[in-house]
Parts: sequence; C-alpha cells; structure tokens
Amino acid sequence: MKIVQDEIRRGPWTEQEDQQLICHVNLYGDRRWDFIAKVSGLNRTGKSCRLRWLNYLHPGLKRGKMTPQEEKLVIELHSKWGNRWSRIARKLPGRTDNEIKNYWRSHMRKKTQAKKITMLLAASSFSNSRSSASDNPKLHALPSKVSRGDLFFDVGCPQISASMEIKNKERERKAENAMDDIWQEIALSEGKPITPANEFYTEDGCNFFSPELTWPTWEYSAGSPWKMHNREQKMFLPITDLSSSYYEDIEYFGG
DNA sequence: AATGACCCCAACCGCACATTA
DNA sequence: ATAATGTGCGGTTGGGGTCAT
Repeated sequence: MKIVQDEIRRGPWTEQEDQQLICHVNLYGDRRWDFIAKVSGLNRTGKSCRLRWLNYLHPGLKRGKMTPQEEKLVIELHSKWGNRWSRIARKLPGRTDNEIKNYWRSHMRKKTQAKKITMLLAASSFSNSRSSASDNPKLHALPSKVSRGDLFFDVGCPQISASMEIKNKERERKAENAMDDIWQEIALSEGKPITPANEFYTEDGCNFFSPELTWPTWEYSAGSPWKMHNREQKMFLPITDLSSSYYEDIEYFGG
C-alpha cells in the first residue's frame, strides 16, 4: 500500500499560515525548521518556513523604503564585501539579506544606468560633436526606459530619449541580468577597479552609523528542548531578559 | 479603457557548510 | 570517520502592481 503524502505547498503564504507559523515559532523557537514545519501542520518545507519567518514575520523587521543612510551604508559595505548580502544585512538593523539584495539589483542598476548615460553623453559630445546620438553604437546599447519617474535623476534630453527607443529589448534585458556586469559598471562609474570582496575586510572596519545588529533571539532555558549550537551562539550577541516581553522590547532603529 | 512594458519583491532552488547520530 | 540531517547563503524566477502609450 502506498502512503499518499499531502503535497508540499508552495507559493505565497496566507494570513492563516502566517499565524500558524508565528504561533509555532513562539512555542519552539526559531531554529528546528523541519520540526516546526511538521508539527505546525503547514504543508511547507522547513526551508520555506525559515524564509518566511526571517524575511517577513520576524518581529524585528523594518519595513518601508531604504533611508539615504542605509543606501550609503549598503554601497559602502558592498564595495568592501561584494555580494555578501547576509553580512551586509547584519549591519543594517531590521533589513534582511533578501531585501538588500533586491534593493541592490533594482536601485543600484538604475543608478548605474543613469550614470552611464551621463558619461556617454559627456564622452559623445566631447569626442564627436558632429555625430548624432543615433549614430552612436554605444547609445544603442543603453536601456530603453531610463526616464521613469523614480530614477535617481532626470536624464533631461528628449533627443537622446527618443533615440533610445530601441527595438531589441529582449537582448538588453538578458544583458542586464548579468550581475557581474552590474558590478563592473558600478566600478567603472565610480572610477575604481573591482577588488576582491575579502581583501579589505575587517569586522571592525564598518562601524559607520549603525550599531551592530542585535537580532532578538530565544532564551534556551535548561528545560528547553533546544540547544543553541556553537555556530549559532556566535551569530547572536547576548541579550538579557527577553523572556518577559519579547516582542514589545524589540525596537531599535536608526540613530 | 485597454494593453504592453517594466519594476519590485516574495519565494524558490541549489549548493556549501555545520552538526548530529 | 562518515553518512544523514539541518541551516545559511547567494542567485534566480514569477506574479502582481504600476506606469506609459
């Protein structure tokens, strides 16, 4: 006889699933995700539960737009550490690695594109004032939609904008997806070469304005079925007496 | 108003590493 | 010592929302 297992659920979480997960994390702590996935009755994988908790349900999360300070810090830290999103996230209280990663991809790319345009325009007008933008193969390679309202600055050149309505958008999109290109572009636009992420790394060297992220963690009492691993202990700074008002005490944020 | 293009972000995947049995 | 299991991380994808035409 074949045991038919309930199919593992995927995709967006419902309000009810969220409540169930919160309830069980409160009971068992935010570790043993496979266990939580099983006992909660959620037909989700442990990984999925962990991700939902860390990226969405965690009480310490900060929602909303990145502040200019946060943006600056992300840029600074990324120049030091590269795509070490989780490490960068630890320096931004309430922000997740996923959030920073997404932010970087969307916002930094736009910023880079905008910079590239100004550089190309400057180069174009300097090197060859006779040729039009449409003659310039480099300008053909520019993204077709750079003048959206949320761009970091206004390109402000209607002739160029018109010339940028390029036909082969598919090719551009694929090119844009290459993360390495983005880093190269950023390095170029900043006028400095890319350096290995670890080269300048010191844990102390990044105290800009944010204090070390202190994620709330769970008390592991003697009676608790869970024990914190050495690795995990290292991940969290000591926090005293969270037991009484775990959620209420979680507030940081900013400077 | 309809449609297509694009952006944002939640969620997934695969891999690597740590821990446990 | 090692296989199995659990967790963390970086990269990628897909769907919904928004904007431009």
